[in-house]
Amino acid sequence: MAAKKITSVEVAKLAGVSQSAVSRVFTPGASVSERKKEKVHSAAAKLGYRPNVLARSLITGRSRIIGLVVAYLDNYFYPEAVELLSNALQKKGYHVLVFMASKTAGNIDDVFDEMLDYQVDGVIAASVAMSSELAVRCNAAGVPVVLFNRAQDDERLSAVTSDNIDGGQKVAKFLIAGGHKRLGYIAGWEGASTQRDREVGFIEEMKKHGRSLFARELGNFNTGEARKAARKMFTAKEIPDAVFVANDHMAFIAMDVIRFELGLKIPEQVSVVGYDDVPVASWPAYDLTTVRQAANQMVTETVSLLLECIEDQKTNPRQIQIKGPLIVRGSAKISNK
Amino acid sequence: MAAKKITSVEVAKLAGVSQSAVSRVFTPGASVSERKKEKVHSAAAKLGYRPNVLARSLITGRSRIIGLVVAYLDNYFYPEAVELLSNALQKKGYHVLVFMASKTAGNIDDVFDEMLDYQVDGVIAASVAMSSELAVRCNAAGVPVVLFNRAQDDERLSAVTSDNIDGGQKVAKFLIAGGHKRLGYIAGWEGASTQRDREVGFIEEMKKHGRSLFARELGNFNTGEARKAARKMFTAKEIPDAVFVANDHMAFIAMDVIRFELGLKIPEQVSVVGYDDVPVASWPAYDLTTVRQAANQMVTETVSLLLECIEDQKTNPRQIQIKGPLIVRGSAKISNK
DNA sequence: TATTTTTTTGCATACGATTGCAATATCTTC
DNA sequence: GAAGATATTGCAATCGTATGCAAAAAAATA
Repeated sequence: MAAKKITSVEVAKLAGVSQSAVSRVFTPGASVSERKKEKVHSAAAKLGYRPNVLARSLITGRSRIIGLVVAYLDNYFYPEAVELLSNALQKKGYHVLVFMASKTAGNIDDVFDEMLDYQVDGVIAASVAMSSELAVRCNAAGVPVVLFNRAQDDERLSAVTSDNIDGGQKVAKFLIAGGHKRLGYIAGWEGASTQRDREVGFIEEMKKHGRSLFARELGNFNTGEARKAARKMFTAKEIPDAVFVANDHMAFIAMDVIRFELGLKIPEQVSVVGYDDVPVASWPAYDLTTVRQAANQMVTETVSLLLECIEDQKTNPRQIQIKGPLIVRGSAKISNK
Repeated sequence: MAAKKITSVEVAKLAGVSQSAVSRVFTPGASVSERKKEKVHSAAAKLGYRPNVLARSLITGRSRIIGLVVAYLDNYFYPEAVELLSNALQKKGYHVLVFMASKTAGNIDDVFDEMLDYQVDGVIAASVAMSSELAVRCNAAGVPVVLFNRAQDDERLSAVTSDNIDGGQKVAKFLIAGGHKRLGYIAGWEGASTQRDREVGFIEEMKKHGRSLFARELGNFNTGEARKAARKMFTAKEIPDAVFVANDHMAFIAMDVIRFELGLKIPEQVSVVGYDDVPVASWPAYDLTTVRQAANQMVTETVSLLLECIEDQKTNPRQIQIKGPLIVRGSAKISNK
């Protein structure tokens, strides 16, 4: 039942070579003759031998494990990102060890310590709340980090985000061109750079057109608070005729409030624009106009940046921003008349 | 920059004790005097020492790593499950290493081999396609496996699912009680036990009431095929007045086709019932009547079963089924008149 | 063929922990 | 205070692999 573990020593014995020879056969770039290589390979195949990654990591100092810190998966941008990240790393011979950073599961220190316990080669932080502090500590410990979808002002931290300022600007431009007069904004968690930049871009672009924000509420990237924010904004005496919501998840909630609780028509009475372009945004029930975050491109950049840092420890940190298009759908009207 | 790694030897030196003493302090249940324990702890704290999990695993034979095999995350039941699983295991001192089993990323053998390379202590398979074959191979290798949301007829494999037959029956009972006359079914991938059992329960219960299936299409748990299936079913000469869709994800797609492509009213002309109760199901835009899978309960059972198997290798495999309630919402009418 | 250069090979050690065993220290008990 | 029982401690081996080094083999050169 409990299959015996095959080690390189046994393979060596069967192949009639030394243990080091076996090791070399499985180490790319080591010096072994063709003949030995074949003998070892066939012996290994016969016994079903594969090198023990953990034992190897002990001596090489690399575990080929990447710590992925995630906070909450109810934003549907993350599942997709996790899938793509894991796949991309898998192709490079790395694997993803998941660390949940929920409020319940302890604080940053615990997560950080646990990651180091596993000797992770690098860290990808997609967690809203703790990315900055975590990144600082990882840096201090010499473990490369890339922030995913989360930036810091600190130039020493690598980060991959969409170009959130640009995205915010596109939304403002689009809504103004559509003839909207009273623009509202439902904000995400204010500690997040994504939130801040989206809002900055949105407001700056409005200013260029001599406009200012008509209403603003705080949704905190959170289902319950977003619902309250939408209710407050759209039960006021005068309501916006367009609202930009800081991510799709909250935009869906806002749409539900606007249409089903308050009986307003989208887009006739209110236009709604989101950010992320998660799959649900394209479903007809929402048909949400939104700024696309190119998850696959973000993932590609994240992985290549991280691996570069791992393989060459003196790689300089970089901040990468990826522009995404505004995807125009039915939740916002295009022309006023 | 690259912080030096602290080992137990250095702690021992600082504390003025032997290296084994340090090890014992960090090994629960080992024999150490109070005085030494304190000395070691303070030395360890001063140096920031933590035991290397990988080195430990080499000698103990346990890595405290659980392999999680997932196929596709576009069914929103999985992100939630992954989050809960990871959290629950984290609490028990284990961590989750993710293995994507997408079509692109190679076949079962690759995934299986890679998992063994990392010396995983156990495996949770939530992948539709490969769970059975994978489970057989893990069993042969002596690595405990629990299938999550996926059962096999093979009694030797542990599995945790919702009680899908019961769920199917509940749906039939509910739709019949609601006065529906022409019941349709959109099936999931037929290799999946979840699909099979939901259909079996649904049809058996209908038979008890002297009814039979009015229409059936195959959606394969897949966005594109589900859309086609819905179109076909609801553009026929005579259409069902109620449809049970094998999971929520496909149910949403069916609803979109029914309402927005074909202009039919839900629930007045067609009632729709799904399975899973993912968060989106409760959103007013869908307001989907569905059978709840108690993800947290399923996760609890999965984790405790798996850990039991790991800690006591001669634990017998079990199949656990968890009943879930039918959550009645607005997508299905309750009474015919 | 003899010599030099290059490639292959095995030996032995190291990585950072755990653990059986024997030695030592501490505690009981008389 | 001595003898026996018990609790601590350190030594040394071990887990499975990688790798520097020197010896051996093969290839290249003269």
